[in-house]
Formats: sequence, C-alpha cells, structure tokens
Amino acid sequence: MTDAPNRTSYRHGDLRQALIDVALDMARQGGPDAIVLREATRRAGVSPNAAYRHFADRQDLLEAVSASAQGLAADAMEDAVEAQPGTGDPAVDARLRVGAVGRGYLAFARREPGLFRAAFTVPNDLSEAFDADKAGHRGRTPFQVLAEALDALHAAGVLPAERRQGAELLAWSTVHGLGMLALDGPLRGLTDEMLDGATERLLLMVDRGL
Amino acid sequence: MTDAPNRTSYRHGDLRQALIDVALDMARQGGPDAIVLREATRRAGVSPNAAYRHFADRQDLLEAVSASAQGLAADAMEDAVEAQPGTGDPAVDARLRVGAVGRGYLAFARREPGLFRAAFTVPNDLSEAFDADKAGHRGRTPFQVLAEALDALHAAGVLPAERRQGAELLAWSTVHGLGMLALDGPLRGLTDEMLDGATERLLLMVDRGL
DNA sequence: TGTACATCAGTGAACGCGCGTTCACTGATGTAC
DNA sequence: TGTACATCAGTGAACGCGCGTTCACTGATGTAC
Repeated sequence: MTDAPNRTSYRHGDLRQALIDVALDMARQGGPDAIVLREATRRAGVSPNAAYRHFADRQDLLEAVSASAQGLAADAMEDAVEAQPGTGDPAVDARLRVGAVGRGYLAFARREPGLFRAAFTVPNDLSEAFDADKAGHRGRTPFQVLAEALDALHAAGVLPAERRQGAELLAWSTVHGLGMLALDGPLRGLTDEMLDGATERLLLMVDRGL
Repeated sequence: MTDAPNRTSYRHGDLRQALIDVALDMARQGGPDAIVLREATRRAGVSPNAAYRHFADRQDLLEAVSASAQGLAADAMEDAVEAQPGTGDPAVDARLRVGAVGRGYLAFARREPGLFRAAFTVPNDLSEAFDADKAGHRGRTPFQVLAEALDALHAAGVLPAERRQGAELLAWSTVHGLGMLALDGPLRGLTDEMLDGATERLLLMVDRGL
C-alpha cells in the first residue's frame, strides 16, 4: 500500500522560496517575532536542518522575509498611485501623487500589520534601500517609489531643489509614525474612521510643510 | 560561621519596585523583548515564582516597565522644554515649546532606544494615556506634555481651534516615525549629524504644517 | 547509449538551553486579645 | 506585656515546552567520458 517514496520531499524544487512563503504567512499573523525556523520547515514538509541549505541562520531567513514584505509594501504604494485620478495640472498631480504614496503606505500598514512590521523593523539600512529583492512587481522598492514621487514634485516646480534633498526622511517619518502608533502603540484603539481622518490630515500637513 | 539567616531576601521590602527596576535595565539593553521574568527575579535575589506575588504574569511586569519608561520619556520632554530659552513673544515661545517637546522626545529615543521601544511599542492605548504610573517626576505623562504644549499654541493664537483638535496625532506621528526608523528601521545607519538635521527639518515641517 | 562518479539537497538524531508557570510548602511579621 | 494566631511574601522543586543549531549520513540527480 504505502509504496510511495518514503522521501517525498527530496529535491524539493525551490525550498528556499517555499520557506520564505510560509515564513511570510507567519509574519502576517504575528510580525517578525512570529517567524519560527522549525515551524517553517514543518510547514514546508521538510526536516528542520534542511533550512540551513538555503539560509545561514534564522536571521538570514528573517531578512529574506523582510525583503519580500517590502516588495508587497511597494506594490501597495504603487497601487495607490495608480488609483489616483489625474487632474491635467502637473503641479497638482505631482502633489496628489506624493499623497497617494503615503496613503498606500498606511493602507498596507493597516491591511497587513504583521508584514508591515516585518518589512520595516528589521535590521537593514538605507544603503540597501534599492536592492532588487525588496522590489515589488513593478520592480521598485518602497524607497524608490517615494523618491520618484518627490522627484516628480520637484520636476513640476512645486518643491525647490534645496528642500527636495532629504525630503524622503520627512515624508517617510510622518506616515511611518502614524503606522507604528496605530499598530503597536498608543493609537491602537483608534477606529477606522479616526485613522482615515488622521491619515488625510497628516498628508495635508506634509503637503503644506515639505 | 555562616549563621547569617539562610533566607536573606525574605520580606524583601519592595520587591515589586525592585523587579521593575531590574527589568527596566534589561529593557534598556534590548528593548521590551529583553525583559525576562526569571532573570529579573535572579537579579533581585529572589526565587522565580516570587514575581507572581506582584505581577499576574510576564506581560503584567512588561506593562509596568512600559509605564515607567513613559515617565522617563516625559521627563526628557519636559527637560527640553525647560532648556528652551524664552523670547518674550508668547506666540514665538509657544511654537518653540512645541518644537522642544518633539526634540526632547527624539533625544530620549536616541539616548535610550531600548526604553523608548519599551515605552511606546507595548499594548496600551490612548484611553490610558493619562494614568499616573506613566507620569514623570513632574507628574505628567508624555501625552499630557504634548497636549499642554499644543494648548499653549492655541492659547497664543497660533493654532486655530479647528486645527487644535487631534493635533497630537499629527505631531506625535511625525517624531515617532523618525524615532522608529532611526532605531529599528532603514534609517539606522544615519549619523548623529544627519539625525540632528532631520530632526530640525521635521520640527520645522510640523511648525509649518500644523 | 551506457556507465561511473561527483555533487549536494535532503534526512535523522541529538545537543544544550532557558523559558514561563504551577504546586504545596514555610516561617517572619503584625495584630487582637 | 505576653501570647496565640492569621496573614501572606517568600521558597524549592518540578512541569512541559519548543527552540536554533550541529553532526554524520544518504541517495537522487546531472554530467563527463
């Protein structure tokens, strides 16, 4: 009866990606801390040590998951940009685009809080903000999506060069802070409506203040 | 020789506070995740289960530590306010005060990253933002320090009433985001000088945008 | 086309580890009489 | 002032747990001749 090969999972095919996928699911549920290497191998149908063929250690797996999550964030941001209707006025459109980027970022934070934390609270710094493994389906990383929206703002004549430089940090900090406070912090209790309101006011403030 | 009482730590005195103190030290080193209940009892010179006389479970200890850390954050914010010289112009002073609050918040984040995370990434929401156990030496919680600075901004005629409401969220999100990105996120690699610059630009943006 | 062989992705068993929490207890302290 | 007693903050031992990681290995696969 059970003459099926006793090592069904041998030569898995793409165990590395399979492990990333199940670890993404774990992060989705409970953030980066919920990524458990042994559980990932269990879900992939493989022995615990098999993971070490593909990752140096748990931290290495975690970083791969973080990169994937950043790609998903980039997708959400670009989706929001595409959903933003144009007005014909380049200056207005450029400003709306920056707002859409922030809105997409916060939408991702609220829709996928675990992945949001996995994406943006894991050791890796700006020097790697352009790595291809952090890119979404359209090939851009979250940082690039934001930077290009700010470039467009500059190109449209809205943002003078001396204020363009480093503007990423300002815009990013603002929306990131709301995301973290609403996910893990004291703003946890806010209703969806209150969060929507806070988001729009925040984006207005950035628009005025940049 | 060893006729010292064999139960030296019996009737500890204030074990609850002693446990909070050593747990604060652990959080200082590695954030809230570094708080280990057994290790705390060890450092307090007490058996592991003694902690359960004073805390329902580990989470309970963690919340007490978070409250204490919030008190320390409030102190840092008020220190920054006091360090801010007055100009004589109430409107200018009120604006400078809000800036000082943000500067103090970020100074605390950078000086005590572990405590900062313990303070603001632990489950408790705004409904408890005024609890006395989160107050600093001057009796105010971080949220109160911010709210009062915004009240003063309103009183000085700088911030109209309709924009005063909910302004806490905007100001707080902004500085909190920079703190988190610089501590745990992609801005980890920024130098002190870059962070100082980003802080001042951020505060300017809030001043303009509120 | 067939065969020998190197490669290397997987296995199976074990390791040391320290955690949070519960149990039944003990005995110093404060209090009532 | 002395004594009996209740209280309750601590002890000591044990629990079940699952983790990350390392070891020596096996055997399916691809490749060179």
